[in-house]
Amino acid sequence: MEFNEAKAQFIQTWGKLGSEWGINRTMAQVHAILLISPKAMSAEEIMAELSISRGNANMNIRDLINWNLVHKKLIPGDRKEYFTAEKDIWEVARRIIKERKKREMEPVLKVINQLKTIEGDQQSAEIKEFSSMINQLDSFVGKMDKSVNLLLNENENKLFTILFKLMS
Amino acid sequence: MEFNEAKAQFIQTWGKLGSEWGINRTMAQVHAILLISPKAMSAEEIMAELSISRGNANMNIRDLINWNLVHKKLIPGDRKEYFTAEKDIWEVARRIIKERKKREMEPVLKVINQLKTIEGDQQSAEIKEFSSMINQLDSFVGKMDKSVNLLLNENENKLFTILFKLMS
DNA sequence: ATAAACTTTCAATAATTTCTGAAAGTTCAA
DNA sequence: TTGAACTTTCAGAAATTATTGAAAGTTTAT
Repeated sequence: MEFNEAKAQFIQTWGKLGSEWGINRTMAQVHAILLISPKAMSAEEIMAELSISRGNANMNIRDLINWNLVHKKLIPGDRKEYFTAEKDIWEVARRIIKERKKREMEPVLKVINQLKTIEGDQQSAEIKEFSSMINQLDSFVGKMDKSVNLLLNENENKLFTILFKLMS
Repeated sequence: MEFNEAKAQFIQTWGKLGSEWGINRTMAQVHAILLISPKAMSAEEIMAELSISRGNANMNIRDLINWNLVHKKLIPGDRKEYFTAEKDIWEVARRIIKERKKREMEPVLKVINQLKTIEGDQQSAEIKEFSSMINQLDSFVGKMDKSVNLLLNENENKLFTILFKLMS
């Protein structure tokens, strides 16, 4: 396969995967080109590569920076901003997990905790079923939370090590 | 908190979580009401509960059945179809992981494999960077694939057991 | 065969999300 | 200061995704 074709397909696939996981397709595509770029890229270059507008490029780069996947690189003597992506794929995965945990898991945990005590006839089938599901979820999400914490904790990579062994 | 308020908030939260993860909000909400319903529910009841149309209810129930999260239950002497959700939350998680792996991970694996061999000057910075990223991804996705297989394989719950211990 | 009871489909519409591009904002060298 | 070079914002437009509801399809009892 020719390089340009491979590159296009990589960007396309990464974008599709992103959108399937609730991430803006363009944001994922910007991430893709930065992942495979040997140089830091300017907004201009990203706009040209993906045929997107300045506003769109700016917003998606900003989001990637907020996700801690991309950072600005200033080149001395140049007023333009350049951008590079974290290249270690395990680190990329860890940052995505960390961000999604913060944005999504924590709010859900809070709601579940609120829903653990509800008023009403505790013998009614509806309330019994509801409570049972909330308790299951509470336990489940709590365990997930612990696992993810282990995975994310840089000083404690026990889970990581074990996973590696398992995946040998 | 009163039961109806708690129920509404649960449906709302589950729907939001779904949409953040690329799943149709309504599909997630239908799933939510079935998760907490002590009885199998008819399409009519689901429509009423969520104030959605017949067509919408039908399509989302169909999707949930395709995800293997909901199944039809026929009540003898009644022509209507009733629906119930899998209630074990670990089983729910396993089915979602299985389905997403099939739909998303497998196509990505296929693309990555295609991209492993590209033509052109293997010394160029662009091609070196591209190949390096593809190789990292290949290794990463391969390991993920193995982990997920372990997790999903009902006769081999080694990972499961270890995770449980870790999460004690 | 018929018709009532129920389910599915899908074209049109609505809702949501994303994108554009020009204007406003910022920074910096001279 | 000024203005050139660059970045950010955001209202309107475009694209995408989800929903409706009526018609078509199916099943079953008689």
